[in-house]
Amino acid sequence: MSIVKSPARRRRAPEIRRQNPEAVRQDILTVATAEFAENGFSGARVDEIAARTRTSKRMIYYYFGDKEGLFVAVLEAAYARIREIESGLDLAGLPPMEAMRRLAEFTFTYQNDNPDFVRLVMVENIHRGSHLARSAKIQALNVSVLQTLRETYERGVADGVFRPGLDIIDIHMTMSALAFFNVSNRSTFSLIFKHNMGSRTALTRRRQAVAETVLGYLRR
Amino acid sequence: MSIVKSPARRRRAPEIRRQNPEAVRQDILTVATAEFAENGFSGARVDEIAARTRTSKRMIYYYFGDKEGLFVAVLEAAYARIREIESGLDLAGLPPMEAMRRLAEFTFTYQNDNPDFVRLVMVENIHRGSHLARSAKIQALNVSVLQTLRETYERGVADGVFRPGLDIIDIHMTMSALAFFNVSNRSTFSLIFKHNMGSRTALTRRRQAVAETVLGYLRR
Amino acid sequence: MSIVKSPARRRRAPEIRRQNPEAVRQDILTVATAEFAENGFSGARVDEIAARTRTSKRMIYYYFGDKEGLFVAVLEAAYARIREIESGLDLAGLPPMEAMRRLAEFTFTYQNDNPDFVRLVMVENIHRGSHLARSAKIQALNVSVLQTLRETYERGVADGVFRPGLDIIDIHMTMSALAFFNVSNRSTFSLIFKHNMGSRTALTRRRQAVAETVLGYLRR
Amino acid sequence: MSIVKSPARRRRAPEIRRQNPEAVRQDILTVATAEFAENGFSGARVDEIAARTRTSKRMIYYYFGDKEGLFVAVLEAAYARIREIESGLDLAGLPPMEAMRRLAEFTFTYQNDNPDFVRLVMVENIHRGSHLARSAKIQALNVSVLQTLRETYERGVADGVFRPGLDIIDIHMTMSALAFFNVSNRSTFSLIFKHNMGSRTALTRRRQAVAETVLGYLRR
DNA sequence: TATGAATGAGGTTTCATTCAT
DNA sequence: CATGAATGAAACCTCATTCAT
Repeated sequence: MSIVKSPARRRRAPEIRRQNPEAVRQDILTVATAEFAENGFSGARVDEIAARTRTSKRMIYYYFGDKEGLFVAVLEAAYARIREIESGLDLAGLPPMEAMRRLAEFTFTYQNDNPDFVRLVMVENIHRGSHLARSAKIQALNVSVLQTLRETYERGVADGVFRPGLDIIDIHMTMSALAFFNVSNRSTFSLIFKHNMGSRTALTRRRQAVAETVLGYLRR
Repeated sequence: MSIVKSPARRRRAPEIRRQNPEAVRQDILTVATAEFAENGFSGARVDEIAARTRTSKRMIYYYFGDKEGLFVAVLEAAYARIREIESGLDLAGLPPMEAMRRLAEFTFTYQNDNPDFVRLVMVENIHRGSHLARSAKIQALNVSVLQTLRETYERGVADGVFRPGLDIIDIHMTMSALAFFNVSNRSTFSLIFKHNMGSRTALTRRRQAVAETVLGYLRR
Repeated sequence: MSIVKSPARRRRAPEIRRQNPEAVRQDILTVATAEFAENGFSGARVDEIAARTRTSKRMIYYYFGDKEGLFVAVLEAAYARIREIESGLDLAGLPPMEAMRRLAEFTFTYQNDNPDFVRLVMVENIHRGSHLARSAKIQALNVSVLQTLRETYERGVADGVFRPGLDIIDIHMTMSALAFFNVSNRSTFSLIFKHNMGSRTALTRRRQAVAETVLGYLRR
Repeated sequence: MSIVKSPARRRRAPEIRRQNPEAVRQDILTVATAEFAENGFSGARVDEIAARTRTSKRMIYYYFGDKEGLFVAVLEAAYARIREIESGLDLAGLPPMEAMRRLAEFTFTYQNDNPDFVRLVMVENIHRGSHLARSAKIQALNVSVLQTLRETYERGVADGVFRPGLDIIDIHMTMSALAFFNVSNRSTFSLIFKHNMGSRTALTRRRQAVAETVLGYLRR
C-alpha cells in the first residue's frame, strides 16, 4: 500500500498476460525476422511487427531499444542458427571428397530452405554491414566454418584428391556464392530467363551442378 | 522536405530555362540510380533525389509518374547498359575456351566496376522482382546473352573441349553468381572473415579463381 | 498534364488556403512563442502549437525543421523585438541622469509588459543557452544596448553626476536583474511573502525603487 | 525505460536488502534534485532518476506518489536548506551596515554556490508556482528572513545610517534579484555579452558591486 | 514547363505509471 | 519492501505526393 493517495488506478481485466520474458523476446524476434526479410530494413514497419506479436509495440522498444537494435538481434539469431547446424555436420567422419560435397550440398539446401536468412543478409549488405558491425556476438559465431573447411581441405590434399595451394576463403566463397545466388537472385533471374528456379526438380539439378562446380575446382 | 534556413524566397526572373527534356530525364535517372542503389527502394528519398537534381520534384512526377515508375526506369537503364556492352564483346572471333574465359572475366569485372548495378538488382530481388515485372523493355534486353553463350558453348562441344549435355542457363548462372556475390556480399563477408575483398590484388586473384571455376565446370 | 497515368487524385474543396508564406511563418511563430513561454521547451507540444495555428503541424517542420529550430526562431524574434524598441529610446537627447532613469524604467516596464520574453529567456537559461548558441543572428542584435549605455554613462561622468570607474556591463546587469526578477520570480515570491507583485500600484512603486537603486549606484 | 543489452535476468537471492527508509528517501531526493535542476520539470525523466538511485522506480512512486509529488518534495528540501543556513547568520551581533552587507553577500554567495537551488526556483516559476502552492511546509519556512531583515533595518534607521520609510520586502527583493540573476541568467548573458560571469574574479567583483548597490539604496 | 508551398497519413520513439511476483 | 515486466497514450517527425501560380 502506498503512503500517498494513489491517483486514478485503472483496473484491467485479469487476462492471462503474464509471460516469461524470454518467450516474449523470442516471439518478437520471430515476427521481426519475417518482416525484415520480407520488406527490408526501411520497408519493415515496427507497427506491423507489433501487430503480429502477442505483445505490444512498447515491448519491442523495451527489449531492443529501437528498430536498429531489433534488426541487429534478428541478424545475430539468423547467423547463430546456420552456424549451429553447420557445426553439427560431422564432416570429419567422411572421406574428403564426400565431406566437401556434403558441405556444398548442405549450404545449398540450407539457404534454399531458409530464404529469410538469405534475404536478411542481402538487406544487411544493402546497408553495408552497418548493423553487423554493431554486433559483438557475430564475430565469434562465424570462425568455425573456416576451421572445418580447412581440415577437410587439408585431408584432401594429403590424400592427393585435392589440388594443393588453394585458399580456404576462396573455397568458402565459391560454395556460398553458388548457394546464395540461387535464392537471392531468383526473382530477377527467373523473370528474365523464364526459368523456374524454385521447382523441386530445378533445385535438385542445380544442387548437383553446384556441388560439381565446387569439386571441379578442388579436384587435382 | 523542409525549407529551413532559406525563408527568403528569390523570385527568379523567367530566364530561358528551357532544357532539353531528354537531358532532364537523364539527370534525374542518374541521381536516382545512385540514391536507390545506396538506400534501397524504401530507403531512397524522393526529396533527396530532387535536391541533387538540376530540376525540381515536380519533374520527377511529370516524367516518371511516381517513385515506383522512377525505380522501374532506373532498372531498365541499368540492365540496358550491361547488355549493350556484353553484346559488343565479339566472342565469336575467339576459340571457345578463350571466349568463355573472356565472358566470365568480363562479367566479374563489370559487376565489380559497377556496384550500383549489383545493388539495384539486389534491391529488386528484395521486392521479388515486382518492378521488373512491370517493365516491357526488360524482356527484350536479356535474351542476347544466352544466345552468345549458347553459340560459344556449342562450338566448344564441337571442338571437344567442353563437356556435352550442359544447360546454358546453368553456365550463365554460375558465372553470374560468382561475379555477383563478390560485390553483393562484400560487406558482410569482409566483416565476418576479416578479408578485404575489394583490394586490387584480391580482385585480380578472385577473378582468376572465378574463371577457373567456370572453365573447370565446362571442361571435358 | 502528366505523361503517365496519375494515381488516385483526391480533389479537395477549394478552400481559401493560399497564404503568403511569411504570414504562415509569423502565425506559427506567434503561437509558438506563447506555447514555449507558457510550458517551457520540453513542456511545449508541437501538436498544440499546430492546433492553434491556421496551418498544420507539417508546416512547422517545413519551415523550422524541428522543435529546436522553432524554439531558436522564437528566441531570435523575441530578442529582436526588445532590442528594436530599445534602440528607439533616443537617450542621447536627455541629460545623463534622466537618460539613465529612462533606460532603467523602460527595461522594467518592457519586461513587465512582456512576460513571455522573460519566460523564454528563463527557459533558455534552463537549457544553458544551447539554442541561443545555435543562432547566428543573436550576436548582432544585442551589442547596441551596451553602446547606448556607455555613451550615457560617459556623459554623466564628464558632467560630474556619475562616479567614474564603473563597468558598463555591471550597470546593464543591475538594471536587467532588477527588472527581470520582478517577472521571473513573481510566482514564488508572491506566494511565499504574500505580496502581490503584479498590481498596478505595486508595479509603479517597484519601478521607482528600481530606478532609485540603479541611480544610487551610479551617483557620484 | 528499456532493458536493452541485459536480457539475462539475475534472480537475486533475497538478501537482507532492508534499507533505512529515510536513507532511501534522501537518496531519491538527492538524485531528483539534480535531475529536475538540470532538465526542468517536464524535461526530467523518472526513469533517469530511478536509474541513478540505489533503489527502483517503484520506490519513487511509493514514497512520493507521482512525479509532481517528488518535485514538491525536492522544492521543500531546497528551500529548507537555504533558510536554515540563513537563520544561523547571527546578524544581531553586527552593526546594521555590516549586518546588511553580510546578508547581501551571503545571499549572493549561497546562490552562486548552489545553482541547483536557483534553477529549481526558475523551474517552479515557469510552472507559476503551482507545486509550491501544494506544499504546506513552505509557508512556515520563509517568514524568518523578513523578520531578521526588519530588525536589522530598524536598527539602522534608529542609528541614523539607513533612510527611513523603506519597504522590507523591497530590500529583500533587491538583494534576491541581484544575487539570483547572476546564476539564473548566466548562460544567455554570458553568451550575448561575451562576459564570463562564473570566473572567480568576476564573482568577487560582482558580489561587491551587489553589496554596494544594496547599501547605496539603504544609506541615508 | 517549372517551382515553392502545402498536406494527410503514417512512421518511430518516449513517457509516466502500474502490475505480478 | 523490492524488482523487472508491462502498457496506453501521446509525443516528435517523415514521406510520397499534389496544388497554385
